[in-house]
Amino acid sequence: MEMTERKEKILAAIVEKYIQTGEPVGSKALVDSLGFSVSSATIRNEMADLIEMGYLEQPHTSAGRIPSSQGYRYYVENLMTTYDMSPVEKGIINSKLRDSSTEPQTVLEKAGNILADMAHCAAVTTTPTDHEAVVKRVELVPIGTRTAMVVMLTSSGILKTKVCRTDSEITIDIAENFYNIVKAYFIGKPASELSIARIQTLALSLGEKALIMTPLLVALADVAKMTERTELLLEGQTNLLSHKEFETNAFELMEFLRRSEPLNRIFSSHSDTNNGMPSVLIGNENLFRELQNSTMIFSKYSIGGHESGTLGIIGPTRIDYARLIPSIKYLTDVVGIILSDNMED
Amino acid sequence: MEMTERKEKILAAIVEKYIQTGEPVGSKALVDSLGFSVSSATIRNEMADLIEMGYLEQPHTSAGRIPSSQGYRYYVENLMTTYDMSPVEKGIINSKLRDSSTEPQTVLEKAGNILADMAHCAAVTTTPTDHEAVVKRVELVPIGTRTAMVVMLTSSGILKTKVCRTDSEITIDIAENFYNIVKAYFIGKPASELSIARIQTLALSLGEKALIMTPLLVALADVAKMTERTELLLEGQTNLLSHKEFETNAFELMEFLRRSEPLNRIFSSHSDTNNGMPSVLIGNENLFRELQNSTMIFSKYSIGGHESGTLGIIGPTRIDYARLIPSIKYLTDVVGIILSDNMED
DNA sequence: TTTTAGCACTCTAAACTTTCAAGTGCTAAC
DNA sequence: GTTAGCACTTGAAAGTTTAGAGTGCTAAAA
Repeated sequence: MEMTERKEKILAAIVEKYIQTGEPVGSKALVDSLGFSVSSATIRNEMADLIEMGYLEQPHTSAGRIPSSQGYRYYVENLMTTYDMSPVEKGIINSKLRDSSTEPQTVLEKAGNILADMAHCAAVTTTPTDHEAVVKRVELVPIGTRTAMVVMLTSSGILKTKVCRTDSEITIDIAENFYNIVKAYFIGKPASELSIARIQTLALSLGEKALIMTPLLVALADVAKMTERTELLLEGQTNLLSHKEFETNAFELMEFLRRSEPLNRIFSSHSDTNNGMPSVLIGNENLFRELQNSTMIFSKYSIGGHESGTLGIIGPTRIDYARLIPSIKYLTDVVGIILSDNMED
Repeated sequence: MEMTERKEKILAAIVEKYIQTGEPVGSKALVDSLGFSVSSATIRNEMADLIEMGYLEQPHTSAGRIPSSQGYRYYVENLMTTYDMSPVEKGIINSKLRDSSTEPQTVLEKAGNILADMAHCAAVTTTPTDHEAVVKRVELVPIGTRTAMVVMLTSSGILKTKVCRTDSEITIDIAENFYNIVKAYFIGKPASELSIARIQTLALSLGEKALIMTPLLVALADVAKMTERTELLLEGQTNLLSHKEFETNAFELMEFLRRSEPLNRIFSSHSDTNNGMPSVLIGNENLFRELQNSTMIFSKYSIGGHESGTLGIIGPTRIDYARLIPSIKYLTDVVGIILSDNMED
């Protein structure tokens, strides 16, 4: 069976009506509320075809139809007319994001909040990572006589700190020694080279200084690892409770979202596949059981031209695709720009 | 009507049984499972008295009895025999908390997680604050030619950083100027003196240098504010979903917990009232409507002898008081010790 | 060939009824 | 003061009824 223009119109109308009301859509209602010039019986025949084609589902024989995952997919790819945010809305969002601290964490948290509010969904963001990043700068800041803070900046603008405590005083001599080691072995190299194993072999060659240097180098390795790790920020989880499709399994879904590896896995397997447009995973297109009746929409933001992190939402499949897809696109763009600005030296 | 020993025994038995099963407790069940040497009719008479005295409630005439808030209160204060954690459990918790980073945030997050798991409730912790703290040390760490990180350490061991960007190069001269201002006006003073207003008046006296110094001083004010602000960390929120008493209003409760001021208000109005023992607020003893069918148990941890922050749980009134009150006490003590260790110079 | 009116049929949600068991309160005897 | 006994209350669970929405099919109309 092939798609006709009329079938498309009907499918689009059903998807939009269902997204709006949350109730299965009947043939009569379609004829009434939309300007179809055919009778309900005709619509019914077409709907029967659309079911056969896999685009619609019927909760039970005497109910209206709802879109299947495939139906939403067809709608998103072929039928939907997207709604951009108004310039006013864009302006509000822009200033909200810019007036906060320029810390990536803070910007992302705010962006997540905006998204969650806008979509009445959970929003998830990941902190920037760049696997090609190298160590750009390291500082040792004295805090007390035996306490110091190690600061590391990477070429992709990520800045991390860690406090470290030693058993004896950190003299200028020790600090110089530390800087020499850093300069000789780590500046300009990827942070991943700063492993604990590497530190251990290095410590062996330090002789009597090893004892006091070790805590500093361990802290250095820790902070290096921190620059590499992607953190996952979750906002608006409670919004999920207000959707009746999650009435029974809200708990399961929320627990799933807490575990960050699955989400990271999803995000990294969808890098840059859509030439900059958000990725959309609808219902059973999701591979994880816990997400089978959810939709994820997410997009990557770029810092200095490199894809660095992700920003998206998780909600029911019945979600306002036409409005949210462009919004997410806009937000990732803005976040990318803000974080890139940030990086300039 | 006055309390008798037998009434106390019955009340205690009802509270414990109800905490255990979650079902209203009937007179027959009490006689059967506990070794009472009287008949169910007698128990019924006593239970009727306990209702009149306000310690029990009856969901409906044909059901058993459940404790009222007042009943739980009497139990907690007069009847309960507390269960300390075993040395093994204590050891496990201790090492879990110590092996993590010594950052207060991390320790508290971990403690919150442990508590939430242990109680199957939401756990809430607040970061340390000390209103008598003064600025102990300030550093300006170069990050780029026009970027620097302001680091502030307070006398109570709180360390905060903030990145700041200027329009022109941060020369050694500028840095020296910055340190001079800090030393002259702020070291040894409370962080609260570092307000934006103060910075503005100060900037006026700087003449031509004001332009480049201002961003640095603003960042300094920001970081000062950060050392003062109490942050609230929430863990195990999703646990609340698994309690049937929150079936209908889990959303409301979770939204309430996100707003941090009410919680802060509660915590600060219960400072050190119990000479070091956890505070317990049961059901309608809570002033906020959203908490009327919840219980909060929380306790203060001390850093260097000063009460600094709070650590507690929020759950249904039907909660294992006998086990959780000592556990919370233990956790706050350990957290206090770890964070105090941390502070030593 | 496509569309439509008509109608019997299906199914669910909501309202109502029935049944069952748990538990009570009261009375009269111990 | 305590207890056995019993009628009574109540809600949860299971079953029944009803109303309404919506369908699928057929046969006639376009």
